[in-house]
Amino acid sequence: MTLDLFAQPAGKEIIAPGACLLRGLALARESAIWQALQSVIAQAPLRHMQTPGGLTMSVAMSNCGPLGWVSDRQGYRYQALDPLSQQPWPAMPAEFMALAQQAAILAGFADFTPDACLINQYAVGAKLSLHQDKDERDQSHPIVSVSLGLPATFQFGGLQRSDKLLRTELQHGDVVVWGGPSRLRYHGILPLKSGTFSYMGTYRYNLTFRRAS
DNA sequence: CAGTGGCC
DNA sequence: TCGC
Repeated sequence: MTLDLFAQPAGKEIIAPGACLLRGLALARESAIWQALQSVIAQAPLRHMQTPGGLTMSVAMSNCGPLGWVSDRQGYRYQALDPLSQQPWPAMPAEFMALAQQAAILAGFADFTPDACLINQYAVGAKLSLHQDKDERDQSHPIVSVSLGLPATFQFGGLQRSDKLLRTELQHGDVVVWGGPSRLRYHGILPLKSGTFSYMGTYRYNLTFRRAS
């Protein structure tokens, strides 16, 4: 037993150097975040993107902010226009920005101003295989990941795909932040389990904030 | 069944 | 090759 555990603010779990889990941080802004999310996906519908290999991702995705992450047969990239509409992605809601910046500060990353928010919708069975977030120009900025709706098992590994994985259940309102020496850690989400419900419906939503450019 | 390697 |  160590005193370090008690040196952290309540609800903050250090999971690796530069990485932490802020349990329930989004709950205080739940209503505003949920409303803003509905508005964004009404303007830029969730869609199943293709991988460069031509397969369809099980997670439905959209974006808000100046840049959006897209995948198709040409590869992964950030772009200013929604390929479905050829219009800019919806603006980043102020409530999204405030939550992302609060989480980054609590995690020890000052001056985080995301220019991209990837929205992932997981139905039962949807998953995201182990991967690294490495499409961003400047990897000195952290990743801020907000969980809403149904719970899911998060895998958090090392800098090599074969490294041992931490597995933890992410609940509605939890926020994970990773940056610095953990910025390129592999991570993923196991297939969403059935049998659970929330007032947000039978989905898990994930908001992933990045500084892409 | 979780983890690993390899796919072209 | 963020899937199988």
